[in-house]
Amino acid sequence: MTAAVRVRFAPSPTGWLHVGGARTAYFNWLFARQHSGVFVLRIEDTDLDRSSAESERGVLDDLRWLGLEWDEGPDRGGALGPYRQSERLDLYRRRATELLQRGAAYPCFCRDDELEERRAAALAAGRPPHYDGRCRKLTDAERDERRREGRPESVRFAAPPRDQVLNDLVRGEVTFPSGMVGDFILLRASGLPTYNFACVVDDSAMKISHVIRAEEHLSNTARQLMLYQALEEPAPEFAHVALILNPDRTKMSKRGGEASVAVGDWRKAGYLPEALLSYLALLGFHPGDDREVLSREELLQSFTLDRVGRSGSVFDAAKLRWMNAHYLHAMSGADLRRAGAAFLPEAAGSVGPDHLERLLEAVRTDLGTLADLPHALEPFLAGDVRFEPDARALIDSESARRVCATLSSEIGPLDDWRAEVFKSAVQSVGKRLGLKGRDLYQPVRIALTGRTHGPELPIVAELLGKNLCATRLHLVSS
RNA sequence: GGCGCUAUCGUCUAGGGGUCCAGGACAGGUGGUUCUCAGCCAUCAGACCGGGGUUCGAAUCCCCGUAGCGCUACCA
Repeated sequence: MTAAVRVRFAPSPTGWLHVGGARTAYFNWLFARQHSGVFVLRIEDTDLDRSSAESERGVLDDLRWLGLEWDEGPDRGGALGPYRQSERLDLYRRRATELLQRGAAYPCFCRDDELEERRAAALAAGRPPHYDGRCRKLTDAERDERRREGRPESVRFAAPPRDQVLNDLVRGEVTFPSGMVGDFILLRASGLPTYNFACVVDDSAMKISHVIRAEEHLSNTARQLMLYQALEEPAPEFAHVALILNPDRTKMSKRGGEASVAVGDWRKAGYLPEALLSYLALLGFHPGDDREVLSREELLQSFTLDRVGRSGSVFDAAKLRWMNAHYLHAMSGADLRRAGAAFLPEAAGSVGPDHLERLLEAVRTDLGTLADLPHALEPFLAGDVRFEPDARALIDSESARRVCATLSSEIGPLDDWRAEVFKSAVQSVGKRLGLKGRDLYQPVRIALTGRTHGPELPIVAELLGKNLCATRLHLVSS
């Protein structure tokens, strides 16, 4: 039988959740759910300077907002915790000691400035800027001497001269020639582990079966493979997903792109979590048919790692917006009211929930994001209406006055109108006034909405029936 | 510099030797929806990085270039 599937998402809390991270988390989540596996959330906070509790909260918040629940994590525990690397320091120390005793690692006493200098020299001489290994062959006496000198002491891995072959689930067989990696640090002088070491120790301690992560870690995998061997632990399967790119095709970051990299920014801008996730999933994954939008349920059906692309993808904010609008346009009034609660204008509170929901359904096709709500709703809520210049001019026109005056006088009997009835009524008004086409409809639209465009006719008819637009019409016709 | 990964319309991508004078989506153009914006519908335009092979036949396989990116940290 195949071993239990356990995957993890391992963000470092050094900022907010990146859209690339969100996609990685989503792929992991999908994979876990598909295989009835466990989705672990692990916080990689070994870089004390850059990590913060606030960032961790932010990342967790964003993940929750996206609806990517994890089964084990810092906030909910689990059998193989703790799930914060800063709380697992003993474990790293223990594993490092093991390696030290076995001769697979050695203490290193080189100082930062010395390393920097030698690295620069190596580069200048056209050699790989790897550690030169000078502390590797130190005798015990020499080590003690350096300790007496008070030099910083770190633990360095003695990289074996062996090729590493990775069978990546998305990229296929990848070979890393020996000599590509130098002896790298396992434990810093501060006692804190470095990424590659902590990652391997944790992934094996947490019994991770599949590591699904971004491609930037592909080369790191060579180091990690060595570590698994040295630690005598089985290596998990790996799947490296291509990066999300700026328009200039560099790795997506704050600099270099106009689109935001932070999930929280999209949230604040009125994007729906399901829209963001749908967009992100199809950035790199293709279902194999012509579907262009896949819900979480559909993805659960069709997602597979072998249909994840190998080349990077440029993040296209326009398409995300389209995706968001696509979801918005299909939402029920009730769902819109819930999702858009934070964006609703104050005046929406005075309308009553049922009515508000109908209004929301009426204007939903006007929405690109939830942030468009106030503007879309404005004409239907009490208060001043600001007419756009074009609208103003039309309202002031003679034909507008005539149409509106006539319609306004007929508001009473409009009670049960539906769309078709409304249309024919407007037409009959037009006929009576000798107006048609643009001359007729433009004034009507503007009268009803205060803008040069408005909601769908059906709801307008309903609203007219409720006299909701009476004031507006009156305002215009008087 | 070294190593690795990648390379189809502006963007996301389909394509895994012939069914491809390359399909879909976003963005763009045009038209329709009794006017306009949005929406919706229709429609147009738009690509196989270059060069060599292999093959009767290559976007698809191989090699070499080139380009981009990633890693090469006591960042992750």
